[in-house]
Amino acid sequence: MPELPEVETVVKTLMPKLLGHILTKIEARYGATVQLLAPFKPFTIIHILRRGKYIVLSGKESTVTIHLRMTGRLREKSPNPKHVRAQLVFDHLILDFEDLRKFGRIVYTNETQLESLPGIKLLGPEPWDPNLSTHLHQKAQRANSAIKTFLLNQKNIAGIGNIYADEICFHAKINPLRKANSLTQKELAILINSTKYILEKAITLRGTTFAHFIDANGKKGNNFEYLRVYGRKGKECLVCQQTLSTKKVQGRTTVYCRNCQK
DNA sequence: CGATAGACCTGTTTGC
DNA sequence: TGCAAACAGGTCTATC
Repeated sequence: MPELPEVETVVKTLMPKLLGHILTKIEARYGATVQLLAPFKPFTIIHILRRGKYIVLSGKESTVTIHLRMTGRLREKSPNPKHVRAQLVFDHLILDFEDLRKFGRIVYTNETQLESLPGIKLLGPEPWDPNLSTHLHQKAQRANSAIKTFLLNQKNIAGIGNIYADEICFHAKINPLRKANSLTQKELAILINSTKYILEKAITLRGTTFAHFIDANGKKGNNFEYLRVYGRKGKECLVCQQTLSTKKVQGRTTVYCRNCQK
């Protein structure tokens, strides 16, 4: 469910709920979901932010990092108690962490430096980082993998997942199966522009709900109807009417237009 | 170092 | 119809 725009939406809906409140306890219902890297101490939430696909709740001496992976959700009073893998107990409410597939993770540490948090330290730049194009240019030259794979690698750029990787390549008119090191400077610049455009639009529309995604208020995202390739395998290209092609890349279904994407 | 397959999970859809 | 395989928004890990 969650790529950058969805996580951004969750973070925005968490802010007014949680800022200034005390996280008193983390209740684990499924062992692997919660990891305490230090003895838990209650703390007041003073910052809430997104980094890549991670949600970061931090206090003066503690941080909770949450990754929703494929099916994670945060909401109050889940109507689906069966899939609640953990609960974040605050002084004024309880947030249920629902996660059908149990891939999601909640990590507590006594670190507060973003750069030292597990999972976050190896992330590449955010799509709006001023150093992004220099960084990606260096990385792309050495990458002998598909452009699709390159975009999904969080060390190259943080936040892109399977939906937006395909949408970005379609918007950029670039074939996702080409090798990343075949991109010209000009094409890379186009790819970066498309990345920002697609993600910004999805953020404005509060994310894409394909099957599971909801924000912290239980609301679905509105970007689904704007998807042009993801989930449209075998249908006609919305630009040239040719049937869209599909291919597995790194185990992920990739949909693209042979005619429009060179 | 970089690339790729498999593992981790459960529920739903597809295909024979 | 019925059952097994394939598939689903993501990352780790092991291995070459």
